[in-house]
Amino acid sequence: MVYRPGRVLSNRAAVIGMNRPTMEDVAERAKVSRALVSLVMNDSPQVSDEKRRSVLQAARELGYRPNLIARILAQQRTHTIGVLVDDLRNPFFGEVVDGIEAEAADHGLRVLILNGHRDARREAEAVETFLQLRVEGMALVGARLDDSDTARVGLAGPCVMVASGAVHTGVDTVGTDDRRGAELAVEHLAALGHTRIVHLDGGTNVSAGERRSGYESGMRSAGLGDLVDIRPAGDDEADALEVIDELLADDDPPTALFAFNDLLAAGALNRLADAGMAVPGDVSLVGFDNTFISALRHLSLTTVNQPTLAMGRLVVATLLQRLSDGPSGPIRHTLQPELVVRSTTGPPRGGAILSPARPRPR
Amino acid sequence: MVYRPGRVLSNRAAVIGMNRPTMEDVAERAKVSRALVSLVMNDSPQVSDEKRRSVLQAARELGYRPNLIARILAQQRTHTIGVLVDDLRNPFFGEVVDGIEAEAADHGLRVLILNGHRDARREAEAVETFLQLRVEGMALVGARLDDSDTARVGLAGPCVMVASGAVHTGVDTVGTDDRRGAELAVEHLAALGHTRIVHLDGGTNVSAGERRSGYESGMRSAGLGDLVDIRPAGDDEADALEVIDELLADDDPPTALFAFNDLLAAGALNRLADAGMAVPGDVSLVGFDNTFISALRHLSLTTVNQPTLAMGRLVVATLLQRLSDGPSGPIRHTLQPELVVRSTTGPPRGGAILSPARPRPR
DNA sequence: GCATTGTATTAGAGCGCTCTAATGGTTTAT
DNA sequence: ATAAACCATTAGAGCGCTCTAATACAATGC
Repeated sequence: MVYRPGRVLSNRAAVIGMNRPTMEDVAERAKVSRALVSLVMNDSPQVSDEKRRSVLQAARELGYRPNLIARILAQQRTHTIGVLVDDLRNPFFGEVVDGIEAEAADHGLRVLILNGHRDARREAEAVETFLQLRVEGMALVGARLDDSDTARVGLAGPCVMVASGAVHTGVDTVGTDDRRGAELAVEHLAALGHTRIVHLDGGTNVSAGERRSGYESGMRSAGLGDLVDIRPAGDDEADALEVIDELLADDDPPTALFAFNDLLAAGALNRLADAGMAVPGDVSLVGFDNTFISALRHLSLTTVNQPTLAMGRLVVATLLQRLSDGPSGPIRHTLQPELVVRSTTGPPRGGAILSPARPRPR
Repeated sequence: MVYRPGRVLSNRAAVIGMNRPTMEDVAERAKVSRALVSLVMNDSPQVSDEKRRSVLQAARELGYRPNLIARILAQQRTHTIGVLVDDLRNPFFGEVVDGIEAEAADHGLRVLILNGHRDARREAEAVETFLQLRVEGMALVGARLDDSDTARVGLAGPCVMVASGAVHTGVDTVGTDDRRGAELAVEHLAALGHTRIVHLDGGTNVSAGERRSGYESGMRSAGLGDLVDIRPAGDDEADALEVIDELLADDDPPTALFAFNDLLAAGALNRLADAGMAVPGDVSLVGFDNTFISALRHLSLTTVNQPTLAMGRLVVATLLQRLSDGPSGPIRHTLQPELVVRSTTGPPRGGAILSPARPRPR
């Protein structure tokens, strides 16, 4: 039960947990074989009550704790899936992970989480760690791997990526229809009468491409194709600062902003407030993800909802399907987004809801 | 490189990564011994360039990837610390974990994260998993374990808890002085002239006790001991709803609230807004943690800052110290909190800053 | 009585790696 | 020339567990 002072820091077999009583020790104390101890530890029904009791007692007395590492090596199964999270500070990812863990628990799978820190290199390392740990499947939640890394992962084993649209064929995907979500946002703004709608682009984030092209197609459908205006921003609050400043300095500043995600939108809201701009009076703003942040009354951000919990569960379901079906064409699950209209969107100054202005060529 | 269709789902040796080329395979192909391959994989300097090259090539050709599980079992070292996070959706924890990972990386340690889901039972399970995985140390970030679980963990090996104040002597702690933080909040409100200051209590959260007693001592120091009023709430946004309703229905509603954390404060802000209460006009509000949420201009929540990054790094440093020193008296690191005054606090209606009202006995 | 079935237990190989000690080969010192 | 020292390489035990096949023993059938 207690870790042993003297041995700490000895070169080998030093640290916590290693160098503890083993099955052998328990077997010896209970005067049975190691195999029997193993059976007891695995709740085998074919053990007599008497032996079971004495084994359990011996285990308790010694403070025995099974060594998962040894067990995994012996049974060649980890019963574990690895979840790579792009950014632990973005609540959106936390919600997806909640879904993943719920479904994993239902199937007796352990979930190990590694943090990607919004950095492609570190994410590639994390993936490598999962692979070396022999997880049975991997979920990439928001990972921004480049194509070659993605390909490597896909080849290495079951891997589900949270993403939508065109992704490397080697990995399965579960995602919200980002393109459609972006279209919903633009349609909403266009219907309110906005024409000068700028997209704050998500940069290297996996979902950035789809949302960008959804924005573009939304603009075109609204007859605003000539006004497409995409500004590189990012996916974090801090990433909004520069772009907003730049936009406000514009000769013809936008009347509406469609931000890559809620965090970026929140950052934009901050900066707009600093600049004394009224939202939605002077400028309307739409986010993406419908995190709890957007629901805060004082932000009350219009945003696009993603069914995070369902996505998380579906990720694991997909992983399991892949595990049982073996390699084949990529599986693609696309869930539907929903526009959540709150208080950061309204008609443009002077614009009317019922008579949307015709696109002014710049 | 590719996982093998035929074997997937076979009972044994089935899944991703297991059943892959081993060191033996590489050795055979490179026509050297397994031991030599091991040396190459570990960058040993005592390998001739020629052999090294041929081993690396063989490994590449086979798509060899070292099996971390086997390696760990053999060297009896995991080089891994386990981090138990109470709630992945609370950005505060994400920030602490960032600090932990930064320091861990500096010392060549892997960080494995498990999610506690704000549930004592699940957290105890997670701890057990870490122990069975033989992590070299554990960091409990916000874990709400009961005393007996905490004791078990402490006995099992190096364990640092993010917490302050009286904690089981078996575990080391790193934390912000929660009590002092709470006092700062109360002092600030009292100085503004508030007397009817209610504390929204954090429930089972580890830090709840200290913040509660800090509130109490703060009230007493301000001569407001008779007005101490603690309401059970929680640590999540949603936990604020009921309490706020209850408080607003009070004959003598408070003019100031000190919430357990920012999330709870944000929830309170929501509910107050719903009820048409002005903040800080009708009621002042202070949070805790200084998460990025509190900094959003539209909330602009007065709160108590915790040096999250420093805490995270210190957690790992403490773990390493414990690892090298062996068991001894508990290590306690307490960092200083700071009050961050923003826009949710102001003088009470009719109250003056310069002449704080005398405490009215209820 | 002995073969048969069934149940509880155990021996022992094996999982993929690391690490110590031994080996063989070359160079240097004497 | 022989011993000593050094270097690259390898044999083989061991990490703590699981799992198959073998074994012991009791109960059953004829």
